[in-house]
Amino acid sequence: MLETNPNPNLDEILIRSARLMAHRGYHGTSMRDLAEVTGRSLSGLYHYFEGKEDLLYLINKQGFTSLLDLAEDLREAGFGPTEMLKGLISRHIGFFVDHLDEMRVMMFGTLELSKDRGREINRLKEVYRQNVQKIVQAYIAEARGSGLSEVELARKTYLLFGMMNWIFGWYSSGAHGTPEDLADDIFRTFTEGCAAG
Amino acid sequence: MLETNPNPNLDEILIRSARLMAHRGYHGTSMRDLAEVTGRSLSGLYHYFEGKEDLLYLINKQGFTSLLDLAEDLREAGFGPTEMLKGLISRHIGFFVDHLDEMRVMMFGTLELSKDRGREINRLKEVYRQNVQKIVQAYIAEARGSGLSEVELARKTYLLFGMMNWIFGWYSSGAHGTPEDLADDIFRTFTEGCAAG
DNA sequence: CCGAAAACCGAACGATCGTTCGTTCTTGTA
DNA sequence: TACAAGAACGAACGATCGTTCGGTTTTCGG
Repeated sequence: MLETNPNPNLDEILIRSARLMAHRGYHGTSMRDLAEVTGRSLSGLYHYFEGKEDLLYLINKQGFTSLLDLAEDLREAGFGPTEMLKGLISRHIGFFVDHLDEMRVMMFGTLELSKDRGREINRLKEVYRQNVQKIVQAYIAEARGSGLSEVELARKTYLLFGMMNWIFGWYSSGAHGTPEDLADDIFRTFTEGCAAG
Repeated sequence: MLETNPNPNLDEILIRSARLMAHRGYHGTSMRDLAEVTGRSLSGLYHYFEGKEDLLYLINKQGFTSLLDLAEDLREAGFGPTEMLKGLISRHIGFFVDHLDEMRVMMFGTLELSKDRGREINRLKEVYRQNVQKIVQAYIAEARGSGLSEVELARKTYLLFGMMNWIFGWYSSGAHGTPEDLADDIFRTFTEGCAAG
C-alpha cells in the first residue's frame, strides 16, 4: 500500500486540479482554488504535495508517461507501417479526448517547473516525439519508396502533432464526430490529403 | 537609473509585453515586469493603459485584425481555389513567424478578458475561421468534385489550423527551413498527404 | 520665454498569493 | 483501551500582486 499502489486520493486531486488549471492557467489557479475544488482545506493540500509546482509536475509526468506507454504497447503489437501509424493516431486521440484537461495543462509548457523537473518532462516529450517520428518515417518510406531528409521528416511529424494536439481548442464529441471519426480523418488527411474520404 | 526608450510608442510596448507574456503567461507576467521590459516605471505604464487587461486585449485585437486584413486582401486578389488556399497558408505562416510572441499570447485564449472583450475577440477569431473554411470548401469542391458535410468541412478546416498554429511550439527558421518551405509543406500535406513533395 | 498638456515617477494601498505552524480529529493495530 | 501515525484544519506569515494618487519632469506651440 506504500509504493506498489498509487494513492487514489492523489489521483483524484490531480484530475480536479488539472480541470481547473486547464481553464485558468498555472499562475491563474491558486492553492485556495485547488483546495476548494478538491474538497480540502488549504493547509490540508500540503499533506499530499510539497507545493504548487508538485501538482504541475505530477500532471505532466503522469500524462507523458501514459502516452509513452501507449506507444510502447503499440510497438509490441508488431503492426506494419500503415497499421502502426493508424493505431498511433487512434490511441493518441483517444487518450487526448479522455484526458482533455490534463492535456491542456501539458501544452502550456514547462517553464513554471524547476530546471531539473522541466528537463525531465521535456525529455519525456522528446522521446515520445521521436517514437512518433519513427512511425511516420516507416510509413513514408513504404508509401513513397524513398526516404525524406531529416528536416523534412521532422517537419512532417510536427504537422501530424499539430493536427492531433490542436483539438484541445475546438473538439467536442457532440459537434465534431466521435474520437474514432476524428482519428480516421486525421489519418486520411495526413496520408492522402484533405480531399480523401 | 532605468534605461529608457528614446522614442517609445504604444506598439513598442505591446510587442515587448507580448514577448514576456508569451513565455510566462498572462498571470505569470506582472505589471512590474512589463514596466521594466518597456523601460518605464510601474505607474508610468498606466499613462498608456487602463490596466493589465488592456494589454492582453490590444495584443489580441491587433493580431486577429491583421489576420483578417490578410484574408481580405487575398479575397480581392481574385485567385482560383488552389492559389487562394496556397496564398492563405503562405500569408498565415508568414504573419505567424513574424509575430511569434503575439501569436503565442493569442493562443492562450480569452478567459482572462472581460465578458464583452472576450466575446469581441472570439467573434474576430470565428470570422477568420469562417473565411478560411470557405477557401478550404472551394478547394475541396474543385479537387474532389463533390462537397463535404458541414461537420467534415469544419473538421478539415480545424486540421489545417492545427498544422499552421502548432508551429508556435517548435518552429525555428534555422532548424526547420524557411517560412516558405514550411508553408509549401503544409499546403502539400493538406492537399496531397504526407508522401507528397 | 511661457504655460499648459503630456509623460513619467516614487510611494503606498488593499487584496491575494504560496507557504508554514501548532493543533485537533480519525484510524488501525496491539 | 491505549496510542502512534496519518489526515485535516484555522490562523497567520512575508511576499507580491494590480492599482491609485500626488507630485515632478519633459515637450512644444504661442
